[in-house]
Amino acid sequence: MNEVGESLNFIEHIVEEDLRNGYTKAELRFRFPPEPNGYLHIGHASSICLNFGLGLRYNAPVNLRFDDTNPAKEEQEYVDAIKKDVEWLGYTWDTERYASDYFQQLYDWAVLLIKEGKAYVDSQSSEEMAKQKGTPTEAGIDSPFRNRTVEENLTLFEGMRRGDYEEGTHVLRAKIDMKSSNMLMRDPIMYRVLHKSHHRTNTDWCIYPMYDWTHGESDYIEQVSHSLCTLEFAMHRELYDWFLDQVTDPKKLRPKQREFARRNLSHTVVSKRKLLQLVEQNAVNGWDDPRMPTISGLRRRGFTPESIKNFVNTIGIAKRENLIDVSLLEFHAREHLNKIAPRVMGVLNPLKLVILNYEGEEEWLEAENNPEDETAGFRKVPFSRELYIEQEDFKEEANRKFFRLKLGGEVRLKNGYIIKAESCTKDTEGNILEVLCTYDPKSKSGSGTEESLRKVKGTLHWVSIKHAVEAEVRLYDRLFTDESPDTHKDKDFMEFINPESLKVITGYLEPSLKSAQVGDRVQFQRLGYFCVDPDTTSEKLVFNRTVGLRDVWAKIQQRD
RNA sequence: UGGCCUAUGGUGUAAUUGGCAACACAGCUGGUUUUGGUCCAGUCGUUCUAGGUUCGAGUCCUAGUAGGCCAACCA
Repeated sequence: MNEVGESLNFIEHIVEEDLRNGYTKAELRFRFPPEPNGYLHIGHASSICLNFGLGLRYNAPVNLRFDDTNPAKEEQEYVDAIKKDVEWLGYTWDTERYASDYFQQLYDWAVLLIKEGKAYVDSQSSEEMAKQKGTPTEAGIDSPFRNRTVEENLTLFEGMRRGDYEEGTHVLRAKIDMKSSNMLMRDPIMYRVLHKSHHRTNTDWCIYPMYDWTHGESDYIEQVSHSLCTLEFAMHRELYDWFLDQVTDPKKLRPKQREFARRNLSHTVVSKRKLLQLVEQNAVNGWDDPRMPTISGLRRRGFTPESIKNFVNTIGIAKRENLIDVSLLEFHAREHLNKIAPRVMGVLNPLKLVILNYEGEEEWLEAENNPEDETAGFRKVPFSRELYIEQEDFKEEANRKFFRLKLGGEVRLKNGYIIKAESCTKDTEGNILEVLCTYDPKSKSGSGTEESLRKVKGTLHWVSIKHAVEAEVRLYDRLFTDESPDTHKDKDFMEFINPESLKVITGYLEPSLKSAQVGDRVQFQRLGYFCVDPDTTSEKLVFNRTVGLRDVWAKIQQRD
């Protein structure tokens, strides 16, 4: 960790305290328990890093456990995607588990509870039961079926399991306390009838256990020491403990549930349900759309696992409400990409520039691949009489703050020569068509001549027109215009979708990029970090902009 | 007319468990630079309120205020 002296988050403090109070290190065990009903997002990354980070810290095993108790929503596709994402982040689970592995054990325990008079079959509609449940401020009332005999309950539950009953006719309920101030303790449902095929158990079962009944018992079966979940489960802890009380052997380790606040990221939503809605309503092009805050979306966007983990570690873990600015995530992307991304030149908004006094056909200039990495080496880039520069890099007239090219002014072409703008041509509407300039042949970069050492304020990137490689470039902006789109009581989050979150343009790139492979990450100098999208084919290169460079000039312009 | 949780700079998280409120990001100034990038230096600014305990309170107690969560055969 850090040399200065590490600071622990509150979960780590709890573990340290448990270690002082009798837990042995060998007893420590954690789990990451996703439901396979959607793709993992940046919020899950926090949970993954927390649990697997604890595993690394204490050299303790961490299970990957799929919480697959609801066959109506869960699919193998999601299981595969989740495993891929966890692996991509760089973590290794001890064993791969499924709550469905425990269906028989759970059933046996449920029978035990019935025999002890602690569970009963209720045969009312969900509406009737909801009515009896009361409200947070009013006690509930007992179900008319609450006092069925053990034999009757056993017979009915066995029938439920056999498939004798239709969905919605019977449920198994824990007999706890309809007057509890905790709504979850008012005889919660343990099993419901569901005649649906399960992605792993197929049609073996037609009753499925509910989350509360399943989760703590699964932790107990796996001997998980610390079961960490988000704050909305805090009220479930009492029930988690109640269910555990019914089955635990005091000689075995008893799991402990603790809750932390989920991380909210600005300008997006971090909820599987809402992300699914974006996918289903085609607001984005799938779960791995680079605008999505999913792990797969961030991967496709060009984020590195390191940048995500660094982000997660700096935002930490706590119990209070939070809204983390997405710019912090972008900072970590830049920080890592700055070290590893080769520099290349590409022009996204081309303006033709002609060097009037350039006599040669072409020449190949030496260019440094990465000034942050001495081992990155050099490459050659072609230079010729006609180049593209960015439209924003030329103005006929501009004040002293503008370091770029203006008529009569000089700039250096990166890795090339110092040029001077002499004139420009325009169409009938006044749009600039091309810039005509002259160059100083003695000013070639790296030549060591007096002229080459001259300081000019501006340096522009460029690309030789006849050598340029065309590519589709996808520029992304925030998916939502509001920093917290799903917290408005009077407005749906879909109303805040940014209509300009994706802009597709054609870029003109230096020819070395012809051989770029899917997933390659580069810095287009002075523009940002880009990566090669999987849509790339042998005929067409496709780049995603991961994140732009920090842009002081944009800020200066904004102020004016 | 309930229960549970939370409150530290603009944002996020710390504070050796009662002992000088710190780190990162963002902002602002300046320096270096063949990327208006990177890097370097400097700077701004914080314990929700009111009482109490204490030599000493961000930390403990009481009350208040504000925010979040709790009534799916979802997880």
